[in-house]
Amino acid sequence: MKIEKIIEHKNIKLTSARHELLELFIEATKPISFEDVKNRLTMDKATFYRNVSIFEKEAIVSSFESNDKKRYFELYKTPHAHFICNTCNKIECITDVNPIKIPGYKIVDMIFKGDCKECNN
Amino acid sequence: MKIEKIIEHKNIKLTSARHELLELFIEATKPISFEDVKNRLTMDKATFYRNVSIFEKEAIVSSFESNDKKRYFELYKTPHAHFICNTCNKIECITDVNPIKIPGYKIVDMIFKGDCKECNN
DNA sequence: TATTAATTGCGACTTAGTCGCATTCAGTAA
DNA sequence: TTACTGAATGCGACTAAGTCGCAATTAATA
Repeated sequence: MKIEKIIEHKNIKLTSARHELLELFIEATKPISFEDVKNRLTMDKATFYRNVSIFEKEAIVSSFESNDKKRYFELYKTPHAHFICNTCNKIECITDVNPIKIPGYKIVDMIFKGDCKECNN
Repeated sequence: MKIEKIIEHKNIKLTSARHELLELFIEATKPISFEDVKNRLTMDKATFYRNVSIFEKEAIVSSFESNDKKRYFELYKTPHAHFICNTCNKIECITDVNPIKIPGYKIVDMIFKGDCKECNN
């Protein structure tokens, strides 16, 4: 996936901070938090949060809150669910679940919580 | 629902703080956060969090994290799902949805996010 | 290359939640 | 009813995620 392609037609500058961030998001196989980012990049907290907030407004990333009081971000792809393990806090993307429908409501995200394969013993 | 009944056989003292808390939980029709509690009771933050943590360990309450970075607690009843509105942050209990099954995983909670009836326009 | 609005990094701040400690209290036993 | 004791409370200090204002820097355009 090309970074220039992602930014294209979105009304934002491609700064080096954004480039680094998008690289990370593209490589990532799971949603990532600021903690994950700061372990791999030198980037100010405020810069991270301002950018992911802009990315979210531009529908480049989506986010959700996990068990650990942290916000997790990932590239906005086709809608899919997430599983969060109550024991080890691991997050997994779940793609093979049918979307739930509730009349009158618009559901855009589903989060399942419980115990993952490893912790379910 | 009797408070004494809830505490029965659980290895905890029935203090006045716990009594007040349980009254609130019994009356509540939705999950509540510490902010809700402190608007109605005079109770120290630490006391609240320590008690709900114990309640959770004793399977008296269950909890989840919402969009607003706050933890919400409710009496542990039969498992049910929650809907969180991305626009107005309202939380609703959803009881009429079939539990999702994923092989190998034990799912104990489901959270749906999106727009509620009022905000879905 | 010069210009300028947008972006960055920094520090100060806010707020949810945790922890240690001295005081108080619920439950038991006399 | 009272005395005892381990558990619970309230307080203050702390941690960590996330926000905000501001001065310095930088990407994109002309």
